[in-house]
Amino acid sequence: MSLQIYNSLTRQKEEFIPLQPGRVHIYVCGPTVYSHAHIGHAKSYISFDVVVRYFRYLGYRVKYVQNITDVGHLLGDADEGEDRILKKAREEQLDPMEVAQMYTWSYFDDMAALGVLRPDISPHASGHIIEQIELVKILLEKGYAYESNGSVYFDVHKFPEYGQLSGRKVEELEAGSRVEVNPEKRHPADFALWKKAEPNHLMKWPGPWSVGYPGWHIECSAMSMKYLGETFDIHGGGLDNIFPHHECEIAQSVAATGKPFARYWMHNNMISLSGEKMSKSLGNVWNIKDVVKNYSSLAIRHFILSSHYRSRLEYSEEALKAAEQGSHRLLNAVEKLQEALRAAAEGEIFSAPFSPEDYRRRFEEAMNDDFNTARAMAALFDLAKASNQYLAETPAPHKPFLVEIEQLFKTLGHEVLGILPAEIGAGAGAVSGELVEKLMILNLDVRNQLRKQKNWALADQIRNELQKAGVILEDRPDGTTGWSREK
RNA sequence: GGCGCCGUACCCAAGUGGCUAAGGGAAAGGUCUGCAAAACCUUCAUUCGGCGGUUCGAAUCCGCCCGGCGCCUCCA
Repeated sequence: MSLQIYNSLTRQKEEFIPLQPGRVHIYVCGPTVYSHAHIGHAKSYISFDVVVRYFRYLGYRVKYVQNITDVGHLLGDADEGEDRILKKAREEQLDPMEVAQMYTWSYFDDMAALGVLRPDISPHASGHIIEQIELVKILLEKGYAYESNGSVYFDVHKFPEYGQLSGRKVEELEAGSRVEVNPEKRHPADFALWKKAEPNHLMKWPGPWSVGYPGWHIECSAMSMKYLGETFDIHGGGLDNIFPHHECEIAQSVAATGKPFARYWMHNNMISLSGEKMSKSLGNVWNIKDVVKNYSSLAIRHFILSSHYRSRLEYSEEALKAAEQGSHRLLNAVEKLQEALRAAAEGEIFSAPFSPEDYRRRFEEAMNDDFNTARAMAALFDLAKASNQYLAETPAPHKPFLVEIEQLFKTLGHEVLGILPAEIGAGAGAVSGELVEKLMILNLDVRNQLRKQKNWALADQIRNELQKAGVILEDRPDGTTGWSREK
């Protein structure tokens, strides 16, 4: 089956056909850098991280752009001219750019800690003021926008398709009581492309209409088209950005170029806490920096990928713990595999008890179905079980067979999902160092002599002390002892 | 008020017309074992919020009801 993607624009799954054969151009809305990223951001960016990884696995050459919003969004269309970064700057007595920069680094750190691969381009809104102004100029020239008292607004009535993505009608929006009346606008649903700065506004740039700053939506149009072309393959982001952000992006971009904008729109669902959306305004937020203190990055990815990206995911300590345990199960399976591999022989006569390729097929089928990572992971767990079973009942396992399985874990588990580390098997010399390896052999040798003398007290003391140092011992039925580092 | 989503075992979570309702965690019993850990085996939803309907057949489609949530303002 070919890759199917649920397109928010058409509200159905569609076969993915790239604009240019073999290439994928993808843009994902990045964070507004005014505070630390939370676990909800992790869901979004890990989801798209896996989307990009899977495209690469399929052999596509991917160009992945994710913006950094460091200009700040308006608090409201008819607000006092204070954006969220500026607000934070006031609160923390910092230059607005210091705030943005500080949280940009923080965001990059958090993503690295979660094993999220870097986008190919991370453009800053503040570094693309010129491009944004140029885009506004075009919209004015084409008659889609109008200037009013130094600000520029997009006229939604000039763009009949407005509302297509979010399923909204302009009349309904205008009838809605939540749209504040702004005397500068012709219609309540019009949105700002350029805002004239109030005297107390610190983040501002000289523009053709006033000293001001760009509207919220224009940056994504300007930067995505600059780096990916006027029409590109995929635009992603959180469900909560469909309206107004993505709706406005489409309007601006299509109006300016006369061409289709993004061809597939992908939206990830939210993380909830006690049934409610996790968001800063509700104050029910778990920062990534705090979650990482208690759970491994593999477990966090495991937790997030165990549900579909378009499903809402309920955050709880219990769920994170379950993910941590599940993560250990996979790691243990691969460790056992690698240990067996070191002792395995090539062998000549061999009939495979199962076909590893079957599991790859299942994995791909799941991923091809709109990136169903939950089902893909089930295939990996089943592979782990099959592998464990084989090793448990086979005294002299067949080396090429084990290599094949190991390769599968590495490709699917590590490279695509990122739920297994690059180097598995902490007990292996590669990770621990030659000296440690030798000391452990000595240690276990002494302990096994104690065990033969039935000196359980001393043998257990060694095991306990090693555990305190983060080394787990495992006495096998055959009398040998294995060891690994605590996960 | 408008648009939309969800309700699957003790917990998390796949599945959206038809073989035995994935997978993980927890729990119970067993094998192994000096003990521990890991692994393996077994058990764990005749049932998918409720009630009707369509169909040879529905967790999956339709209707109503109950419960929860998202967007409509910044939000991943």
